[in-house]
Amino acid sequence: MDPTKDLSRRERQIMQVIFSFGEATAKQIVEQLPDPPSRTAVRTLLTILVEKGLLKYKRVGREFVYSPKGSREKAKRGALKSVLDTFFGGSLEDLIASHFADPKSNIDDETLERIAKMIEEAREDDHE
Amino acid sequence: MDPTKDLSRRERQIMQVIFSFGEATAKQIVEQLPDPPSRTAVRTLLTILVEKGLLKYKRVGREFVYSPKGSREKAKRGALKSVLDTFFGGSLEDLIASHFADPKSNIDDETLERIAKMIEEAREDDHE
DNA sequence: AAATAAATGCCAAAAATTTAGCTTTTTTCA
DNA sequence: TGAAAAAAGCTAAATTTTTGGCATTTATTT
Repeated sequence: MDPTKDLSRRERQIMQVIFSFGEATAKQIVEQLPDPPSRTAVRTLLTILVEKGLLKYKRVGREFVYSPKGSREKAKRGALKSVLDTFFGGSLEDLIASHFADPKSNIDDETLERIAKMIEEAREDDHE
Repeated sequence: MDPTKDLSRRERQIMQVIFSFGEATAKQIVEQLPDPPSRTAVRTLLTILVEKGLLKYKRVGREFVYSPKGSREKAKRGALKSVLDTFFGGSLEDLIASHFADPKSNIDDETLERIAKMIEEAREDDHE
């Protein structure tokens, strides 16, 4: 199941917070949500997301700490693919171009160099 | 307002179809939606999205053709930023790495070359 | 030009989501 | 160790979302 598809608004918002934080408590999530509802309300959603198999939790002290259940890599790829398909016709090239065209992007030189190196390696792999 | 945030599930699904198609009629959207509801149901959502200022429409023959209201560039950047922030800590480098690591990615050599060229140009710009 | 087909407009019911109150349990600390 | 604090468990109500029916309008076709 695609973790970002088919979720309700609040479910999605909560998943985003948890993906972004790696893990989070109900309290932390309340602090991050727009138009924050009560902690109890968030807890209900968290329970639902656990039932749906998207989150797991561990008890730490007296509270529950929630984290994504599936592999992080898989989640990342899924999210990336979704944006690629919806907004960039599946083209990574277009995506990168869009990012460079953004005046707010401002990538430093070392990063550009490392990206260049990655691409060089990908090209070499391709030649095998 | 972020066009993908704060939308209900169906609203989001519809926006995705329209972003992906560029423009679409109610009928086309019904065909693309998972668990497709009636055309009338979709039309209600389309009207809501127009009221919210996210879509515009033009009449073509006897039907309405809907398209995103804001600039496409802006929408693309917004969507990209959101994925970058949520899943890649804001790092384009990580995003690209994730894509290359995906066995299903399979980018052809010409594309890699064009991407390499883009990066080269970005680096030159950076040196000014 | 009339009949037919296919779209929209309006609206209210059904379903899902979202919310929080109250009780119980667990931890803290005086 | 017992009172206070803070979390979870349970449940029901409020709100939002989603749905489609029926009437109306617009286009097509014969």
